[in-house]
This record gives sequence, structure tokens and C-alpha cells, in this order.
Amino acid sequence: MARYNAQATEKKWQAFWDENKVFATQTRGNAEKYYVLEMFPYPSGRIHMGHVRVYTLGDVIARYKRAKGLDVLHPMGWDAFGMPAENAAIEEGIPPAKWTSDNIATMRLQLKSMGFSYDWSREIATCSPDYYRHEQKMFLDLLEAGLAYRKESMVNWDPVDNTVLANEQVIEGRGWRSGALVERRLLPQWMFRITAYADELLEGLPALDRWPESVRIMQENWIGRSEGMRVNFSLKGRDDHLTVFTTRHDTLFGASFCAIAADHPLAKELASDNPKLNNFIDECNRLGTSEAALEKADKTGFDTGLRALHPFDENRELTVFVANFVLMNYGTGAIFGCPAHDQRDLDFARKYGLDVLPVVCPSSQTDAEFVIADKAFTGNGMIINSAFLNGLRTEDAKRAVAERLESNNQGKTHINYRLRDWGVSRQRYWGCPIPVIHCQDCGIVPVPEIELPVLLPDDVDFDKPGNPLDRHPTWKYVQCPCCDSPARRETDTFDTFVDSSWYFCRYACPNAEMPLDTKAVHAWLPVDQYVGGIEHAILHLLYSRFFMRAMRKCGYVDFDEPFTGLLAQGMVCHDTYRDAQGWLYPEEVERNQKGLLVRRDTQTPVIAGRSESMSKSKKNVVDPETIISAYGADTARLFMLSDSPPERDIEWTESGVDGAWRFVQRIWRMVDEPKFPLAPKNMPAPSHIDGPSLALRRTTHKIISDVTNDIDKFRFNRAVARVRELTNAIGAFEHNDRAGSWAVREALETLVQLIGPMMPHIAEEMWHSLGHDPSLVNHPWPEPDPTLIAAENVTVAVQVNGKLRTTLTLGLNVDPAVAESRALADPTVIASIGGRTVRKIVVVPNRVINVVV
RNA sequence: CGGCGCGUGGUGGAAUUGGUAUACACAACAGACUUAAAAUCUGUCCCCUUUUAAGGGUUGUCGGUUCGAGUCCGACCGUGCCGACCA
Repeated sequence: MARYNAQATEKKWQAFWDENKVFATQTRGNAEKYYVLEMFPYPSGRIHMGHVRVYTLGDVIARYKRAKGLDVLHPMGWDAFGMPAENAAIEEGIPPAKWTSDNIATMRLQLKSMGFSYDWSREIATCSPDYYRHEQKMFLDLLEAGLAYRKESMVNWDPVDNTVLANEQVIEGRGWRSGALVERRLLPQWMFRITAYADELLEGLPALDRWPESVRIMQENWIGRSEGMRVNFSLKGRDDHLTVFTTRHDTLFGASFCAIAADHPLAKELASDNPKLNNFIDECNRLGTSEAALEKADKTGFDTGLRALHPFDENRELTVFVANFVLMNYGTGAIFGCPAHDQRDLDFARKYGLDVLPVVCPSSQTDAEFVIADKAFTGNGMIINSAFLNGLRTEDAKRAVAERLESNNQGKTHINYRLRDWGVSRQRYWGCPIPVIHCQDCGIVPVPEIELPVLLPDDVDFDKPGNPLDRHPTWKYVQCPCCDSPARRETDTFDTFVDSSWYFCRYACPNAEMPLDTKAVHAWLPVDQYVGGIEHAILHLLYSRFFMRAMRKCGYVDFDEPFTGLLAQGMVCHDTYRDAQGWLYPEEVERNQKGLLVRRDTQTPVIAGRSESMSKSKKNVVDPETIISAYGADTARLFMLSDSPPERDIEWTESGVDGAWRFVQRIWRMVDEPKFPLAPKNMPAPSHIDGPSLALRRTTHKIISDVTNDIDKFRFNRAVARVRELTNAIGAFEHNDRAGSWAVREALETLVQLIGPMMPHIAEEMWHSLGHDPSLVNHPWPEPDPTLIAAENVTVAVQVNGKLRTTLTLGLNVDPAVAESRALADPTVIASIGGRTVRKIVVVPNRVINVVV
């Protein structure tokens, strides 16, 4: 009896798959296509458990769809530009290109050792000129299409990474990567006009019905469409006016002040001869960057001395404040304050003693009893105290106000979005160079297409902070392509989210001379199933949806949505351990004889913290490689699939891995040393099968049906449970006769096929042991026999007044009247009825009979 | 503060989507095999009454709809994630 040797067997089959190009993408023409893609990794050095999970999920889908006879595209590549490579250069003196390609080489080997079914011939790395030259060409197209532009704009500046961050890369006022407090700076930036597609991106969401609801809601909120009005307030003693954005123009008569943002142009103008106002603005800007402080910050304002006139009543003068709670980057950077119906305005009004005039009365109260204390009423209702609006409901009042303001040229209905244009400039070296040239005479000149790619120079130094491209002695000095006079290259590079906004298209045509081969892209795209972390719910997924539309406008494709299905998998968690010295790795901790957690080396006590997602900072990580070398890839893959549904977090436990390992051994023994000889392979079914053998056949086919269903719905944990049931059924089977040995072979072969996508190496080995030629990968998925699934008898629950009293075995689809009389004849049921009158009998066929008395 | 999600045994979780709650595993306990250990196999394993048989209760709490609720509705409690002054 030989123990299953996972390491040798896995290597053997990986080599077989490789040599025979088993996973080469097929295009058979008559088969349906299926594109399954997992988010490509950043080559940080080594794979971690998060990678193992997401790529296992994707691989099960890919192998399953392949077995189902579909043409599957399942590629892998590298999100290879980005700051860690530069940090390595700064800290260890390794050039970013070398650091990155070394990491890719390591991680590629690690992924191969997991046995994933990638078509490696389509591998791409975003840092390769073969990739980024096409990105540069696409940028030129976007530029021409008016979707890329340059703008002097206030940016989020990360003082640690010395770079600009997009709004969504700022989390609680800190850089998403460095964690440094973000400053505001005015810099010329390259922007992508994502706002041009705000409505389209919003309207496309409901059709993405195979996306998680939560992701769609997050994107919806991020786009932040709101219907309202721009309203002009005349300014006393000035010719110009103040434009505010509001969604509650029905409350216009409740206005008691106006407020503008600290960086509103009007505020800046007024501050030029008002030092106190200037001071106040400075204070706001300082606060404006630190969101944590802002949370508790009081609403403060500064009276500019200006007075705005109410649009419907020139005699009403409203003080114009600069206020710290008004944001320049939303709406017009100016508001009118209606304290009775907006909590912020109410807080502000109470602080500065301003009027609070209720103008909307909730339907539950009369206007006489309705008062505003410390809570604003923000709901809809009946308009009061509002001249010509009195008696109207909120919606009608909005319409009436809009009509009157528009006819007086005092306002315009307006749809406002929270979404901002996407700033793509990064002042970094390790990114795709932006292919433009700055000429004193000609301005911004695109690099001519024949000169692409603009290559990154190799000879850069990382001794000083800032952008090495900018400091390079020669790289940026070029001649203007238009006038030949001396000019300078753009030294900004792209945000790496640009790289990942189209890579999924390039997989369809990795060697095309053009950025995209439209025919190939249309053959494979959209991605049928995308798998990745929920952390990309907004950034990557929204950018990709935008880029798809931009590529459509540039004529590359004729569809809008890159990913029609999305599976957002949960994180891999592990217990945390620490002692007085700090966090400890799991392998540094053990249980002593008393069962207490202690350090392995010193035997001193260890505190067990709660389970959290694996992270290097908390040291609660398990290196996949140690698991693979101890148990093999199949065990790791099985563990990732069992127990928890994919979208939920999974708890990595040593005992769970042991359990998975035991299962691998167990199924191996079933073919390596069967309890009795199996029927020869390919033998036709015996003409007569009954008793336990028939029962085993029924189980086998029921489980084919269940597992197929479960994998279709990505309920892999249930699929694993069903497979274990089949294993238990085979293990318990004792019927050593002709029919029995045939049924066992059928069950075993089914078992092997069902675990194929989950544990491909052992499945391949068992398939071979059962006498079949490789590769199982190309063997069709088993089909359940419907006549075996349909049971002839069903167990039906019998309830009296909703309480379970007994169960009956009835024929399938038996006449309800028969079921009824069988139930009423049952002694337990008679006893439960206890002589009471039967009022009603509910019969749910094949499920339940409920006697109501 | 808002949005979204979750709450089922000691643990991870299952429940045909309103129809027999606790599938499948992990852990624990007992036993078999063994000189011993590992491995393997068998059994017990939500709670209460009772030796068993049998009965009663149970899906965070309270209420509602229904012949019937883990599942639907309302309120509350707890918890997690995300967004946060979005006018």
C-alpha cells in the first residue's frame, strides 16, 4: 500500500499538460465561447493565499466549462508597473525592470505548481514595451477623440510617494498606499473624460445582472447622479451673481443664508483685500485635507460682507458666508442654506443665530403644530410659508420653481454628478510614458505614431526624491515633431489603473500589431466571468467600463461592457498571535502540554487575537509554498473550495487543511486498493441491477446532477459536500457481485470526473489508474441519467397544524387524494388529531401534507 | 450619520428559495486495530425530560402575514464592510 505522493504526481501531470499543450486556447467554431478571467496579480515577489483562493475559483470554472465542451479562454498576466518596483530600487538598488521580471519568474513557477489551466502562450506583462506601446497608441486616439485632456487642477499630493493620487486613492485623507496625509497642490494633469460617460455608466448597471448587487450600488453611489437646479442669486452692489446647485428648490423660500467653499473663486477674490477672510480660508484648507478632524469639526463660517438677493423676493437679503462644510468639487461650490430642511444648514444657523423658517410640513402633522427643534425635516411634504408654492407637494413645488426660475433666466434644471474626471498623470518612473511632447511654439504635440513606443530609459537613478524621468540628463530633451525646435518630453507616466483598463482585451490578441485585433476581441469578449477582490468594486471596474466605451468611440470595438459576470471572492483570514514583543507568525506559536498558546522558542505565553485577513503587518500569513510542499496543490485547492461559499471570507486552519489532505488520501486508496475488483472499463451495464447496486447508481447520478448545479451557481462548498457524500456512499458499499462491481466503477469514474476541476492532479492520476488514457481535461463532463434521478418513492412529511408528526413513504407524484387518505389513516396522525374536526388539508405534492384541525 | 451585508450546534457551514432545520466537514469524546504511536475504521455529538422507547423545545430578541417562516414584513439588539458634510 503506497501513500499518495502528491509532489511527484503533481509535477508529473503539470509536465504532461505543458508538453501536450493541453490548455492551449481552442477555437472550434461550432462550440460556444467562454472567457473566464481572474484579476491579474501585481508581481510583488511571491504568491499569497489570496492568490491561491481567487485563482483556484477561476480554475474550477475554466476546467468545468472546458469539460462541458465550451471553447475556453483562460489567460494570465502581470500588472507589472507600479511603485513597489521603484521602492525596491530605492531601498535595495535593484533596477525596477529586473526586480519585476525576477518576481514574475518566481510567481509564474508558483502558479504553475498550483496546476492552473492557463494558456501561458497568451501571457502579458504591462511593463513590456510590447504591451505599453499599444497603450500609448490608444492614448493618442483618446486625445484625438477629446477623451483625454490636460488641465491645471488641484490634486491630491502624496508627500511620501511624491506623487499625485486620484480621489478614490485617497482614503480618509491619506494615500491608499503610503498612508501619508495628503496635501493639495495645483499641477497640470492629464485627465480622462470619464464624466462624459457618467450617465451611460450608470444606466449600464442594471443590465449587469450577474454582478453582485453591492458592487452595482457602490458604483451607483460613486457616480452620484442627482437631479436639481442651478439657481442664480443676484449679489447686492455687484453685476455678477452667485450660482448655487440644489436638489431642493422647493425649499427656496426657507433660505436664510448662502455659503461658498473656501476655494471658490469669489472667496479668493474677496480675500485679496481682507486678511481676516484670508486667514479663515487658510484654516479651512488645512482642515480640508484631514478628514478625520473634519468629522468632529464644527461647522464654521465667515461673513464675507456680501449680500445675496432672494430670487423671488428682492427685499430678502441673505448673508454670503465662506463655510468650511461647502465643497468646491461638488456642484458649483456654493449653496443656499435652508436650515429647517437640511441638518448641516440647521447646525450652522443655530450657531450663527440665523432664521429657521419651516417651508415643508410632513403629512403626519399640521403646519400649526410643526416646529423645528434640533432636527431638520428632510422628507417630502406640503409646502407652507412659500407664497405661490403654498399647498403644493414637494414634487409639484419643484416643478413650479423650475418653471418660474427658467422663464426669468434665474436658473436652469441641472443634473449633477459626484463622479470627477480621472486624473491619470503620475510623477513616477515605473509606468507607461505618456506619449506627448511639449513645444514652446506648438504647445502639446502628440508623439508621431511611427515613433512609438516612447521607451522608458534604463539608466535612471533613484538617489533623490521625485520623478527620475524628470531628472534624467537627456531623455526628455527632444525636437518638436512639428517645428523641429528644441522641446521636452512629457515626464509623467500613467496611473497603473490605465494598464489594467484594457488588458482583458489584449489577451484575445496578444501578438497583434495593432493595439486590438477587433475580430479576435469580438470573438472572445466580453469576459463571461471575472473573478477578483471586492476591493476593486469601484476603481478598476469603473475605469474598465469607461475605457471600454472610450475604445468603442475610437473604433476598436462595438460593445460597452467588459465583464458580464463578476464574482467577488472573500478574503483569506487567520488567527493573529502576539506577545509583548509584537505580532508572531503562526509557525512561531504552538500549544504546550497544558494546551496553552506559547512561543515555540521561549515557551512564553502568547495572546491569541481575533481572526483577520492575512496580512504581512500582522504576520498572520501562511506561505502557500509551504502548504504545497507539505500537502500538494490539490489539498490547498480543495481547502479553498470547501466549507465557505466563495464570496464569504474563509478561515485558514491547520485542521481544515489536514481534513482536506485526509480526503485526498482516502479517494486515492479507493482506486489504489479497492475493496473488491472493479468491473472492466467500458463494460456495458449489466442488464439487471437492483438493490444496493441500484441505490448506488441512483446516488451517483443524483450527485452528478447536484454537483453540476452547484458549480453552475459557483456554490463550490456544496459541490465539495456532495462529492464527499458520493465518497461515503462508495466507502459504505459492500455488494461484491457483477452488478455491484459495475456500479462501483461507475461511481468511482464519476467521482474522478467531478473532482477534476477541483483537484486536477489526483483526478488525472486516478483516471489513469482506472485504465483511461490522459487527459481527463478533455473528457466530457458526466451527464446524469434522468431515469435514475427520478426516485420512485418519496418521503413526505405529515404535519398536524404545522407541526411535524410523522413521515410517509409515497409513490412519486401520487394523487393528492391518495396522499390525503394515507395520512389520515396513519395512527400517529389520528392520535395527534385527537378526535378534533379536520378543517382543511394542504397537500404539497412530494413534500408535505398538513392537516389543519 | 448614511448605505450594504450578516446573525443557524463547540467551529466552518447546508437547507430544493415559503414545505421533514442542522446536509457535508472541523473539533471533541468513546471504541476497534497496534508492543506502542501514527494512519485507518466504527460509534456518539443542538438543548431539555426519561435508562431506552418516546415526547417537548430550538435558527439574535419581540411582534406580524401564512395551513406552514431560518427563509417574507415591521421594530429592536449585536456585528462586519464600505462611504462619509454630495447641498
